[in-house]
Amino acid sequence: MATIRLTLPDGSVREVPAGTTARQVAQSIGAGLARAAVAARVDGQVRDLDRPLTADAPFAILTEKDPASLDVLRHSAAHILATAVRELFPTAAIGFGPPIEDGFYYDFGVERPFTPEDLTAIEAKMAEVAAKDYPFVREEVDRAEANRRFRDDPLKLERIADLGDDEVISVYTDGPFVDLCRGPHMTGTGRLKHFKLLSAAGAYWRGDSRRQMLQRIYGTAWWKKEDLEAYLHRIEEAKKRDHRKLGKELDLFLFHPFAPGAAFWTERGTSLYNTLNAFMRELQRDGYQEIRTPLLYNKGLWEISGHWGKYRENMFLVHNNETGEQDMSLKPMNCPSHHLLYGSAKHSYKALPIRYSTYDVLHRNEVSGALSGLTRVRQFAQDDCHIYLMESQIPAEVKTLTRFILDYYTTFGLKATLKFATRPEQRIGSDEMWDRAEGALRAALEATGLPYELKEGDGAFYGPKIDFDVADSIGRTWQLGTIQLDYAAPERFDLTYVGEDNSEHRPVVIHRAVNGSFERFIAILIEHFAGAFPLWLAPEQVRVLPIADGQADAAGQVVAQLRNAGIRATLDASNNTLNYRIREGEMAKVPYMAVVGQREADAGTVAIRVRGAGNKQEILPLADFQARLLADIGARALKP
RNA sequence: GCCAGCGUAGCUCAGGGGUAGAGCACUCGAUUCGUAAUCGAGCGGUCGUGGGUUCAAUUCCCACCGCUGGCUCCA
Repeated sequence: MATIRLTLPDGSVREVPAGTTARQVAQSIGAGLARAAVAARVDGQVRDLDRPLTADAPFAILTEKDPASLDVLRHSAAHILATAVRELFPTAAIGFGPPIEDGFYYDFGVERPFTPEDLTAIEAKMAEVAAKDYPFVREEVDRAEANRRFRDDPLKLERIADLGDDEVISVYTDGPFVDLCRGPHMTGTGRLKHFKLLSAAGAYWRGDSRRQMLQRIYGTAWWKKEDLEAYLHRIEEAKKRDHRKLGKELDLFLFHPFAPGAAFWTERGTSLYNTLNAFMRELQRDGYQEIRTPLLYNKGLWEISGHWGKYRENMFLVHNNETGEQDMSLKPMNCPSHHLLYGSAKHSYKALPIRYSTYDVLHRNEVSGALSGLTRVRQFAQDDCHIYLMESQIPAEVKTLTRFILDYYTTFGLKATLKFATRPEQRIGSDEMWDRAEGALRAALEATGLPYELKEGDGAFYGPKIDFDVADSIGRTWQLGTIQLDYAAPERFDLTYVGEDNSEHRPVVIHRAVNGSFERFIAILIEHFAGAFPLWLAPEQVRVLPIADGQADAAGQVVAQLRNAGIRATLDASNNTLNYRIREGEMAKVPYMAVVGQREADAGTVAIRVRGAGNKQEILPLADFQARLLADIGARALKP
C-alpha cells in the first residue's frame, strides 16, 4: 500500500498509509489530541476528521483553540438549526446556511414568517438534536443522485444545477436531516453546546430582490459557555453605546419624520461637527484648495459623468418649472463638479498636483429600508478631495495621502488596516496602465510597513484603490477612508494639463476621503468613545459649579475667563444640590467639572473633577487649570 | 423597495373595546447644600396619520408615514 507524507505544524513529517483518516493520525499522536480534534487542515483546506487522506500535504489537527474551528462549529450549528426547523416545519424549503462572523444563519422557505415563539421552540428542538449526538455523515454523489435526493427541494436543485461538472457533489446527513453541503462538519451534533438563536428576518433568495423571499434565522454558537456569554454581553455593550441612543441622551442630533435620512444637528452636535471640520481644514491648510460648487445641476453634467444612466435612481431629481421635466438633480457626489472647475482653466504641469477639497452637502436617495441613524443617511457631507496629477506623481502622492489618513485615525485612537483592490474583470485602460497604477499603490502600501489585505479584482472599473478599515474601541470594524485612482474621469471630462513639451496631456485623478462622511464618522466616534469625547472634541469642555448662591458670581467669572480663552465652558448655577449637579455633569459626560466653593472663590482656585474619576478632586489655581486645558486641547489628547 | 416587529406625555416605559398611568424632565414653592438624584405642589397626551368595523376604538381590521432588525461574508 502506498504511503503518504504529512508535514505537521512543527515541521516534522509523518508517513502513513494512504487512506488513513485525520482522526487516526490524531489518535496516533495522542488520545488527548484525538478527543480535542474538531477537524483537520490539509493542504490549507479545512476537512472532516473522517475523510481519508490521499496525498502528501501540510497537515494540522484543528482543535477548539484554533479560530478556524469556530466556522466548523457554526456551519454545523446551521445544519442543526435546519434539522430542528424540518422537525417542526416539515414542509420548509431549505436555502443556504453558512457560518458568518460570530455565528451562522439558515434560510427557509416557509408558509409564514417565524415568530419569536417559533424561535424559542426551534432553539429547544436544536438542543434535542444536539443531545442525540447524531454523527455528521459525508457522502459523495453524482449529479443524478443529487437531483434525486433533493427532488422536493427546488432551492437545492437550483444550486446543484449551478455546480460545475468538475465539482464533487457532497451530501451530509445528521440524523433525519440531509443537506447538500460542501462541508466540513464536526463529528457529531453533540459538540454543539453553547448557542443561541438571535433573530429572524426576511431575506431574498440569493440576495436578489426579484426572487422569492425566504425567512432567515440568525444564531450564534461558541465552544465555551464563557465565550457565548461574553458575546451576548458584547452585544449589550454595543447597544449601550449605540449612537442613536447616545445622540438623544447627549443632545447631539435628532431625526424628524418630515426629513427621513437627514439629521438635525443641535448646538452640541454642531459643535462636534465644526470641531472635526476645523481639524480637517487645519490639516489641509497647505497644498489643498478648498472650494465650493453648486448643489443642483442640469442632467447634462450627469450624462457626462455617467450617473444619469444607472445611478439616477439614487439621485434626488428636481422638477424644472420651465421644461416641466425632472431634468436636474441634487449632487450625490462632488467629483463631476470638481472636474468642471479643473477643466475651466489651463493648467501647467508645474502646478500639479492640484488638490480640490470640499465639504459640500450631498444627497443620495437611499431606499427607505436602508436608512439607519447617522450611518446611512440621505443627506451628508464628505471630507472630499480630488487630486489632479501626472502619472509620475502617483507614488509620492499616494504615500503622502496614506500617511495623512493613518495619522488622522491615530488622533482618535482608531486602528486602521488597509485593503488593496486591484484590476477587476470589467475595466477600462491598458494592462500597462494598470501595471503602473497598481505598482504605485502597492509601493505606497509597502512604505507604510503596515499589513494589508489584497482584494484581487475588487478595484473600480476606472482604477485600483486602497480602502482603510478602522477598528473602534470595542473591536468593530468600519470602512472609512479611500484612495482611488481614476483614469476614466479625465477622459470623460476631457481634462488636460500642458506638459513640459508644450502639448496637452491627460492627468490622472485621485479620489480621496478620510472620514467618509462627517455624519457616519461622528456616529463611529460616538460609539468609539461611548459619548465620552476627549476634551478637544467635547461640545462642553468644562462645567463650572458654584456650591451655593454665594459663589455664583465667582463661578460666573471663571466661566467668562475660560470662554475668553476659547474654552467651551458653561455655568450650572441652578437651584439644585451640588450632588445633583455633579450627577448631571457626569451623565452629560463633560470632561471636567470645576467646583467653586467659598474657599476657591477666596483663593482664586477651582476644585477639578475629572469625568469618570469619581470624587478625586484636585484644587489648583484657575490660571493653571486653563493652561492645562489649552495644552490638552492643542495636543488633541485622548484623555480625559 | 421587500419581510417582520414597533409607534402611548419632551425622554424611558406600563396598560388595554367603555374617552389613559408611572418615573425622569419641565414650571412653581421651600431648601443654600463640598463631589453621582433634597422635599412638596403643579403643568403636560384628540395613544403616529387617515379610513373601516362597533352603541362605543388608543385597543380590532385596512392603508399610509416613520423607526428598528434583516435582504448571498455563495451548497
